[in-house]
Amino acid sequence: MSSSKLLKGSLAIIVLRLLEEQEKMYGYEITQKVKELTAGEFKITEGALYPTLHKLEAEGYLTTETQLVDGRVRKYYSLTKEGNAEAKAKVSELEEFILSLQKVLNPKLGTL
Amino acid sequence: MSSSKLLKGSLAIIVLRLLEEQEKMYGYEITQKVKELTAGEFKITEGALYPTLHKLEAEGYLTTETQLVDGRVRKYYSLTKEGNAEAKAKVSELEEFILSLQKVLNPKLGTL
DNA sequence: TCTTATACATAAGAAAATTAGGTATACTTT
DNA sequence: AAAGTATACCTAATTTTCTTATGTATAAGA
Repeated sequence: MSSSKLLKGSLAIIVLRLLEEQEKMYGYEITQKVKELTAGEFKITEGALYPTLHKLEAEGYLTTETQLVDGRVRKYYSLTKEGNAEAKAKVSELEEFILSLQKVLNPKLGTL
Repeated sequence: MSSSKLLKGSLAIIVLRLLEEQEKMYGYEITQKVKELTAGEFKITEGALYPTLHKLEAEGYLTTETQLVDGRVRKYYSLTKEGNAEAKAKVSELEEFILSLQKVLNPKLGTL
């Protein structure tokens, strides 16, 4: 992921989150969706995305289904049952993390 | 940093941010301050903190000053002029990053 | 005396990214 | 027709940043 090498484990969480919204997505589609949602601020690099997808699949959170569309291969990913649970868990973990981070970045605001 | 291995380059930014608020801080103090601000959610590990401080110093963003307090050595860090600029830059970069991230995590909210 | 807190530090390893490369098809532009 | 861009997958080397483990040392509390 681009946008100046911030976050670490957030790419996997982003993938899980997108697949919560949309039943099936393929790799390239994910890169485009993220670019669109962030108005070009996040550019998911393939070197980061594909290993992440493979890892999530190996962990049992995603299943794949290959289709041939317009002469090109597409590998669609979907959440498994465990993937669904993992998505919920990881997303709220990240949201809590962001809240804590904001407490450090803006201590004046306190618990707000 | 603990709290489930999220963020990547955020530790350096946290350090810079804290030193914007407080003129001088030493390593151990930083770990305690972060723990306090996040109600124990972030635990800065020494293995992450000290190399980060040394790197920021090597990059010219921090200067040090050693004091002996109660028979123990303390190494105080302060922002240089460049460190001050870097702090501002990195903090807003991180804030923008968080905004983008939230757009992905919660696409329904749009630009809000 | 032993444990905890304070205070610094480094080194080995793991995790996750970047960068760079590779293959291949379809569409658009020159 | 050729060349470039978009689509679509993939891996490998390297870098960055973290965790975990370890080491040194003093002060305070049980």
